[in-house]
Amino acid sequence: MTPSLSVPETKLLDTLQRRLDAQAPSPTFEELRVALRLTSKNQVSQLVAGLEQRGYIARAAGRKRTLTLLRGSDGRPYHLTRVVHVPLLGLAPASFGQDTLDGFAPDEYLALTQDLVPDETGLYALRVSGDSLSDAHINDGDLVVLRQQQEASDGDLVQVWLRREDAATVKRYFRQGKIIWLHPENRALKPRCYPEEDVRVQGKVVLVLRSLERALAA
Amino acid sequence: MTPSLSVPETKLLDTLQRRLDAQAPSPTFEELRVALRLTSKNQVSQLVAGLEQRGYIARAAGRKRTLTLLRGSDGRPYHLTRVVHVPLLGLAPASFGQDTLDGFAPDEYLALTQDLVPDETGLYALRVSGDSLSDAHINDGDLVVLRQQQEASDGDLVQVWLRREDAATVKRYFRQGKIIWLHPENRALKPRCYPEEDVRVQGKVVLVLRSLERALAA
DNA sequence: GTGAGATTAGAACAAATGTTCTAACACATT
DNA sequence: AATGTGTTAGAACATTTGTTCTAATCTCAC
Repeated sequence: MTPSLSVPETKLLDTLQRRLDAQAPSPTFEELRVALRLTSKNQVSQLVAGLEQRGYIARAAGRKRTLTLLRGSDGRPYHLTRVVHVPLLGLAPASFGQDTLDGFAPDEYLALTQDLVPDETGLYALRVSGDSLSDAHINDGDLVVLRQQQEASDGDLVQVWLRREDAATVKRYFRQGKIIWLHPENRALKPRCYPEEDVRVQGKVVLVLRSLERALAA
Repeated sequence: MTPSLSVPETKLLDTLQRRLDAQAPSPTFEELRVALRLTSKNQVSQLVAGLEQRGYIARAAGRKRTLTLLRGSDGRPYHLTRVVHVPLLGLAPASFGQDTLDGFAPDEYLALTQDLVPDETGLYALRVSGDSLSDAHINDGDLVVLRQQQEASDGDLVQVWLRREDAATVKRYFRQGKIIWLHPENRALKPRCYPEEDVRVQGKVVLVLRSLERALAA
């Protein structure tokens, strides 16, 4: 709380932030009146006008229930973000045995934000099982978020569909002419090569998430 | 798109989801009418009623502009999340040279979600610099999110304030009686021990984030 | 072709919600 | 004590927003 904010102002800003953080409707003046335990909407109106004038909040003119936060009660800018729902499709590196990602209907989504994945197109998540990615510093239990794509560059960590094995896997990708080398990220396992027509790139790892408190999306 | 949804229904649901994901005000019927290129709010009203009846959307009775999404146009449940703003306080393991986290005013926040950090109390983030945590599979450039706390258990990865060195650091914590052992997570570096009164636990690592696409919160 | 039901359209209406107005009260200054 | 300013309170008012009503048009089955 900065010294220039009164208690009701602080409470108003906190109430608004809670609503916004919760993806809930912006409060009306009446709802704020109740939350701040005031006895007249007029006081809310005045608080709102003052805070708007000082750049803490904004509203869309001529539109009801559109209060938004510009600056929190601590005085710091509040930046709106975009929530990104990423489908959790299964396990990596293996066990996710689909040859195509289209039309797959996951039951589970992981809510991320634009800060983590600025580009939200074509994302999906896999839970890492085992230690085959440990040399990439990706652990058992981690979540990896991938972007669907069909091309890869050398050194990219990708999910590929292996046609002959009828299986998908996650490995580091290297191309030598018409040969694709797939390196497991574990020294104990061997790189293997495949003719390019036997390897279909499905997605590229773009984000790694590890909780040390509890399983993510469990 | 599921086969039981009409084109206007799909567009309505998508419009609503975009608003919710963006932490923007729920649309009015008139705004939906414009977005769906209809000529009468009555059609919106009917779409809304139908979708509400089928469990795709909900609204707060007797409250304007409160449409919310229960199920997306793909038919999958849409779960609201909570956005969690985590202050980015500096670098880890070292360089963040404060003996206390209170009153620190960061310029930068990272927006996460409740899915990643179910408990949002006392969180802050540090950017990892260097390879001193590499044995913990935490890389240079990763972000670590910590929870402020003053106690730690053996094996916890914690930020501590070292009184004699007038410095903070992030290491793995082990206690032997009145001696605290702090293990860097890099085989090349040595564990060091400190009398307990010289070590103040400031926070514990709860989440590790690594983007392979671009720097997070840059 | 005819009739019934659904869809579309727009106006009228009702209710939610923000704004303005009036008045009382509290506090500081002269 | 009187005056001026700010705060509080609630009613009246204005505007936004959802609901209902009416009518025309379209679609489909018989």
